[in-house]
Amino acid sequence: MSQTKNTPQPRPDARTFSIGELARELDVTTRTIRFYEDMGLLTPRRRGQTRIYSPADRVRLKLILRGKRLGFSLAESRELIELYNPASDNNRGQLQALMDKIHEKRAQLTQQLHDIEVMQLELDEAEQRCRETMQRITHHN
Amino acid sequence: MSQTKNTPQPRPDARTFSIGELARELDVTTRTIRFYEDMGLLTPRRRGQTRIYSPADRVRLKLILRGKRLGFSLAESRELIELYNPASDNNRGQLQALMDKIHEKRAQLTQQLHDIEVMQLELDEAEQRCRETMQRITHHN
DNA sequence: ACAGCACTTTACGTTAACGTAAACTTCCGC
DNA sequence: GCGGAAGTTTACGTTAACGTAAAGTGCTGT
Repeated sequence: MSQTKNTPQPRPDARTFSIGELARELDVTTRTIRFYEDMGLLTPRRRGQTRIYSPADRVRLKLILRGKRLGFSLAESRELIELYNPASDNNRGQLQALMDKIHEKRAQLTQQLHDIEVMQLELDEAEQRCRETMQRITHHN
Repeated sequence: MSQTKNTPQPRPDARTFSIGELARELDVTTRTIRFYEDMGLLTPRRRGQTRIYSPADRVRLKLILRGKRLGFSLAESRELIELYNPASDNNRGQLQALMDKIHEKRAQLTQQLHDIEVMQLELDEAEQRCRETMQRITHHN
C-alpha cells in the first residue's frame, strides 16, 4: 500500500490557510475577509480565536471576488454560492425557484457578455483613431 | 434641392428628449440623470431652466448605464467616455496615456469575459444537478 | 522575559450612488 | 384662472462595502 502510512497529510485536502495567507494570495485585506464572514459568506473553522480556512473556504472566497469583478453585490454573490451549494433542501417549489434564479443569472451574464463585446469594438475604434492621430503627428506633412 | 425647405426637422438629428422621456426609456429615475450631470457626465442644453437632451446626450447616458451593468464606477465610465471623445488634446504624451488606458480597459474586459465564461459553465452544472434532483423526486422509485 | 509579529474584537469613519422630501416655477387643457 | 403634470433647486438621509484606529491575545525567536 502506497498511501496508507501515517504521512503528515492523511488526505490530500488537509491543507489549511491563515487569513493573512489568503489575503496576500487573493489581494484583499484581512478586514475584507472578516467582513465577508460577518455577512455570512464565509464560516471558517476556529482554533481558539484564530480562523482556519479550508480549501473549500478559499474557493468560496474566490467566488465572491469573481462576482465582485463582474459588479455583483455581496448579496448576489451569496445567491450564486447558494446555487452552487444546493443546501440539500429537496423540496419541490424550492427547486423551481432555484431554476428560476439560474436562468435569471444566465440572462444577466448574457447581457454582460454582449455589453463587453460592444465595448471591445469601441475600444478597437478608439485605439485606431489614436494610432492615426499619432501618425499624423510624428511625420507631420 | 430636397432638404433646403423650412421643414420642421432641418437635420435628421434635430430630435431632442426631455429628462422624463429618457428616464422612462432607459429605466432610470430623473434623480439619477441629474446626479450624473452633477458629476459632470452629462451637460445637456437648457431652455430656461429645463434640460434639453440631444441624441448625443442620450448616447452618453446609455454608455454610462452600460458601464454600470458591467460594474464600473461613474469615474470609470467617465474615463471610457473620454476615450471615445478624445478631447482633441493633440499632445504626444497624452496620446500614449490614452493608449495605456485603452489597453488597461481591454485587459479588464478580457478578465471579465473569462469570469463570465467560467460562471456560465458553473451555472450549466448547477442546472444539471437541479434537473437530476427533480427527476429523482417526480418519479421516486 | 520580552520584543515583535500575526491574529483577534469593537467601534466609529468614509465614499459612492443615489433616495426622498420640501418648496418652487412653467406650461397645458378646460 | 386654476388644477395637475412635469420640470426645477436645495438639502438631508440611506445603503453597501469596506477603512482605520484602539486595545487586547498568543506564539516565537533570542
